[in-house]
Amino acid sequence: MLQLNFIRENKDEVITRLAVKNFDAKELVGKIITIDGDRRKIQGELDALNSEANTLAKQVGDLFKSGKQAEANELKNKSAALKESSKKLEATLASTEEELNKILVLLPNLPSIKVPKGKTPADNEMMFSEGEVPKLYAGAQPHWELTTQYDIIDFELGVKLTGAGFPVYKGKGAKLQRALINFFLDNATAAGFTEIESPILVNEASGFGTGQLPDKEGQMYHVTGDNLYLIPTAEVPITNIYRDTIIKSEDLPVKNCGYTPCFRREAGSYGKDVRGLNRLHQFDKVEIVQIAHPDKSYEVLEEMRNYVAGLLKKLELPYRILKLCGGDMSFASALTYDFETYSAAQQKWLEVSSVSNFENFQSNRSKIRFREANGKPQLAHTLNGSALALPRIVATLLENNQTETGIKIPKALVPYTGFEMIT
RNA sequence: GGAGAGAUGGCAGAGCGGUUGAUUGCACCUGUCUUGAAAACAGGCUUGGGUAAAACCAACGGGGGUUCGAAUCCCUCUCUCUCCGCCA
Repeated sequence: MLQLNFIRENKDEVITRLAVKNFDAKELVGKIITIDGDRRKIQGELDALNSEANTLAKQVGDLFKSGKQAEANELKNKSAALKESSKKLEATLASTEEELNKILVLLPNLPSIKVPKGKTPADNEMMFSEGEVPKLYAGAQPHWELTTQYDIIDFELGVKLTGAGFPVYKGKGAKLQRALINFFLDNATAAGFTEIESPILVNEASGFGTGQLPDKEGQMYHVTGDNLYLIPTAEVPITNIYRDTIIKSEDLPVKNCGYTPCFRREAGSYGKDVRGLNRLHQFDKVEIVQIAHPDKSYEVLEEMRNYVAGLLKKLELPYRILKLCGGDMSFASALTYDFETYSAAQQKWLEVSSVSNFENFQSNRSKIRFREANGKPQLAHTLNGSALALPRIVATLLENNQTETGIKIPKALVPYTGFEMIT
């Protein structure tokens, strides 16, 4: 959520910058400014009225104390009249504020000035790429064949237990999952992130805080009996830890990480993109989250970007980094880097991580603030990134490392798997 | 699932209808003292709206009500804790 003051004072900038996200904000911004003007006018009137009523009430009290009943009663009537009009104003104010908030949450975050214009993923800016695309032998197969061949992931069994998109990992497949999770967590904690194990069900306030609710309600699994949501990413609980808190400035940046399963309904997905591990309803992910001083958040973003790149390098996977264009960015993000690894058998790039700076868009919703020495509280910047999401890493790992005699495990992972080959 | 208790500032904890946005303690900040620190003393220290700055307004878990006046009384919702039951 953008800050009201900022919109009021930078109306044209808001409109121009949102145009980079292909969002036409002209009408909404105009409405916001009009309604906000109304709101402030009403608030002013109400304040004046309340002030008068407060004075009156005090006088009545004093009169009663000094035994002047008659005069007190007279003032009482006056006060009752005031009350009626203040009640009306209060109701108007409440509906005005509601209307304002409804529109305010419709505005996406401003893209950073570094964000390239563009409409589709084709317009994303290639930043960096590293690693060789492997040459596979003649009989090489996509991962959904390999998983069956080596009996390490059973998609059919998942359908039996739950439904499509809930695979069952078996044997070395299950061990590989556990190895990757531990590998990612160990790396993150070595890089200074504090490991968090959080709930994977969250309440409505948390969903709102990070921006999943109200607009993306349909993407989360909703437990209606208790009105809780299964998290689509650990970003939700780990960021919401700081909802409604004022952090001491010396505690910034806050660096947390966590492994959780993630749940996504992926309504509307279909076709070959969802084949195998490419798109699941439940998957494992290690997430890194930072809460940073506004002046430092872009340095922090670069730090996180380098960190994720380091992981892919250790796993010996060919990858590239894209700076997302305005049209491909998420609603809440100000700047996003996507990491993609090359899946040799599918012959395409798969997104395995997304690292974003949300500036104060999330913190304004969730009131995550910090205070500098003797200063007023101000909004902090929030950032997060996948480090990493498992399924597509597993997919490229299996495909790229397949040989005629089995699948090779990258060196860095062997201490975690305990085996060098899947055979 | 049953019974009871409670929700107040960073924390602890008063307050039970009238200058209480809130006593006090701890923590924290500033000053005096000290070579420095500690101690002691003095002062400061919730958040939001509003303003050039003030004034002013709002908020004592959320919502509603009673009253001239509510943190204080009533209703309702949510959450937490204790005991019992069940149980990884």
